[in-house]
Amino acid sequence: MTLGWEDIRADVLRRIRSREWPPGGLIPGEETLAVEFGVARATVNRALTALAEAGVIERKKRAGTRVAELPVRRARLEIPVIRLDVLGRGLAYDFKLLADRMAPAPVPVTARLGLPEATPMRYLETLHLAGGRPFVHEVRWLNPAALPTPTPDFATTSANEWLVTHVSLVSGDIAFLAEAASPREAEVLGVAPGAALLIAERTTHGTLGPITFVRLAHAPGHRVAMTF
Amino acid sequence: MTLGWEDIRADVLRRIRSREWPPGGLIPGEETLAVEFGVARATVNRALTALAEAGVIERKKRAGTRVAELPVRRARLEIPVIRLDVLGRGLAYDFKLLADRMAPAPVPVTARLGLPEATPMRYLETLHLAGGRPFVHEVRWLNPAALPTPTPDFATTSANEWLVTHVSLVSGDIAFLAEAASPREAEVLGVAPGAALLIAERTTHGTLGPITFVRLAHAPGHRVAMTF
DNA sequence: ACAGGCATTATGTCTAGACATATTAGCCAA
DNA sequence: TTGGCTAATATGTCTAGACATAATGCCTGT
Repeated sequence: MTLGWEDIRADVLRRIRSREWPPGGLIPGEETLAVEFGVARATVNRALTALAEAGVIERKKRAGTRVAELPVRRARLEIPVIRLDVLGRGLAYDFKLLADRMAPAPVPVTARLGLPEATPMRYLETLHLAGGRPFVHEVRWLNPAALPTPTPDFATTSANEWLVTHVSLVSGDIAFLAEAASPREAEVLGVAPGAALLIAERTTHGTLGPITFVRLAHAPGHRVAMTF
Repeated sequence: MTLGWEDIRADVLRRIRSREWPPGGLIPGEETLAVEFGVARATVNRALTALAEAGVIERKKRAGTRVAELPVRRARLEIPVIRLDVLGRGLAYDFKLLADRMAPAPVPVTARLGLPEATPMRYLETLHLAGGRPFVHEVRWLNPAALPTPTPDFATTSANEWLVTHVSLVSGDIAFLAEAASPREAEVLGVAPGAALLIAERTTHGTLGPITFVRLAHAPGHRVAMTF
């Protein structure tokens, strides 16, 4: 019965939960634990590294390892490709490209991307359909300067899917908020104006600079679910 | 100039982005890469393990490592403790306990937690305040059977903070959605009935069974932000 | 043609030892 | 007291080699 790193992780976690090692307290060093468990230090290191990534402990060289004061609960969201999201619900997917033109980007967009005001950007407006019914209304501003050429015809390939496979996405952020449906959104999604919509706003940056700003307005009833 | 595992990870990622190794394609085995980079196989393994965790590649024993078809973008949400969230915005935090009683839980709650219908649970209703203004309206159902005794006085300690430090939280899920404010929510949050509210619903399970169901109704304008 | 079993192979994990690096505590001098 | 240097120390990473495990695909017998 030899222990693996997952056993070590489980046992350390158990001792933390049981308050044998209280929040904020130091836990024994890797060498000590290695002897205690009868494994190599590298194995203990693997276990503690995993716990640190999970936010349960905090590790610093020389200072040792201590139990996190308020164990931050992290949830992971796998940002779905809308087409696969729809197909995963057992519905037929389709989309309509409502607009595709160059236009000076409005201030909220340029500000978030860190671009000069009124930078000319490519404006894409798309309605995603699930089973023939409106699913998500997407408004996207693309920075042509940060894209490899040539860009494809977004009437056949969705911009999102082309981006994830062709552009080096380095970092970004996503925010969820609730807003009353604007007249335009109400019309396109087929809901009453003022209906509560779940909005996702996403900005993405790549190696060549800011890439895109997307605003997704979801049809009523949509839930974004994450597990932890 | 000896290479570390992060260098290997970066170079492998570069080759994937450049389509030298296309989506769905097999990449060379660890042994091969180790020779090519002039490092030990364990170092290559460390790099590839990290890329697999990030969703860029998929690894299977015997079958080898292949580039993910659609690189899933994962965002991490650090679920905030409301008090710290408020303080982090530079506002004074306070809360009012609006209700604390035992009651048979409604069906949507018991169903989500996997408990029998109308299980008696502890019902807590809390209004969180930021700078004196309503911030979040919290409705919580607690399963007393899954809690260590004694439970503290939730009028002084927030249930959320007591739970994260005293209960073995094993797993859970969180969902975001948008809903029109109910009359009760409108009254408590001081907004117009029907206003669009961002709702977070969370269920948590522990070693002793289902623990809690929480519904958070955020004041208008609230954003839940995540980075990736 | 087909099912079952087995050898092959790539990844997963572990060991023991080594060196690298960050950080702290203590010491000494201004 | 304060500032800065230094030595000690815990974690971070790497190596070379070994065995474990899970799939694959071939091989064989029916």
